[in-house]
Amino acid sequence: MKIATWNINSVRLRIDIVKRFLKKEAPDVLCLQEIKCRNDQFPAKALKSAGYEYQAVSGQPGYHGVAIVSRLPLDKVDIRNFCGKEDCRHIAAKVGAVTLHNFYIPAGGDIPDPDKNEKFAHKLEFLEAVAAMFKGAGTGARRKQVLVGDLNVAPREHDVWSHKQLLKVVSHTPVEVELLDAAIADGHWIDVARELIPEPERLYTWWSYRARDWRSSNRGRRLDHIWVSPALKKAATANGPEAYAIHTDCRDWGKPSDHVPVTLKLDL
DNA sequence: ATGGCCGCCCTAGGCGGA
Repeated sequence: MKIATWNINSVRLRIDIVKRFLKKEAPDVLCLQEIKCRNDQFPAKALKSAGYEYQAVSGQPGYHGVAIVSRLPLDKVDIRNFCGKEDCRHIAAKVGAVTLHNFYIPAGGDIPDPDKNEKFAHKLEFLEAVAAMFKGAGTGARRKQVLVGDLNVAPREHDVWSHKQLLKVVSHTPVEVELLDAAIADGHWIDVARELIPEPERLYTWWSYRARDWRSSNRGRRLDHIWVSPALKKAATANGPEAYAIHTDCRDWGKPSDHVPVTLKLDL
């Protein structure tokens, strides 16, 4: 089973490059974040005619929003709210034997201080809630679970273009990294990218729109993640690093998202 | 040198992104 995750930054605006990606990479399942539309505005027909007949969408006007589209049937669609907000940041579904959680974690604003910036406080609270959700009963047993999405944290030194310069920049601050690591540890998750491609190799999935030339300046961050439960570790890693891919070429496709898609082949 | 940008929405500047 091939799984893809992509923060698309408006699925309506970018439906053509979504179709191009699906044709090129042919994932079985695609998890989208920041669809930025209501459920009734989601390009369901276009995706269906591209072969992705099964769809689960949690959208709202303008902001955030997540979706799962699949060539295989989706079962047990589950939409959860976090931090007392109905802001469309999670959707889960079962694909075959695999339960797939798709997250869009809050970006957190500019100031990395929860007392001065309520967006940052929200982000920290959200990360704690994700850890709590999977603690113990979650991935500890034999359950085949995958967690993907734009987690808005680049945890490792080589997940950012400059560890030193980003230590006080939201997405790479120690407090966020600690909470993300706690979520991984509590849920017994495996961060597949780093399992297959250890540091010091640099891995980025996002490049700012503000760079004149994103490729030459290459000030990226690894914000998009694929985690698997222990029951899927072998399926994710048995075929080596080729199973995992960051599709950097998509950053240059017409009117690109600032995130690129990431894929993982599970050998089930 | 992080900001030189982007997309959304009660179409225009404010908000959110990261």
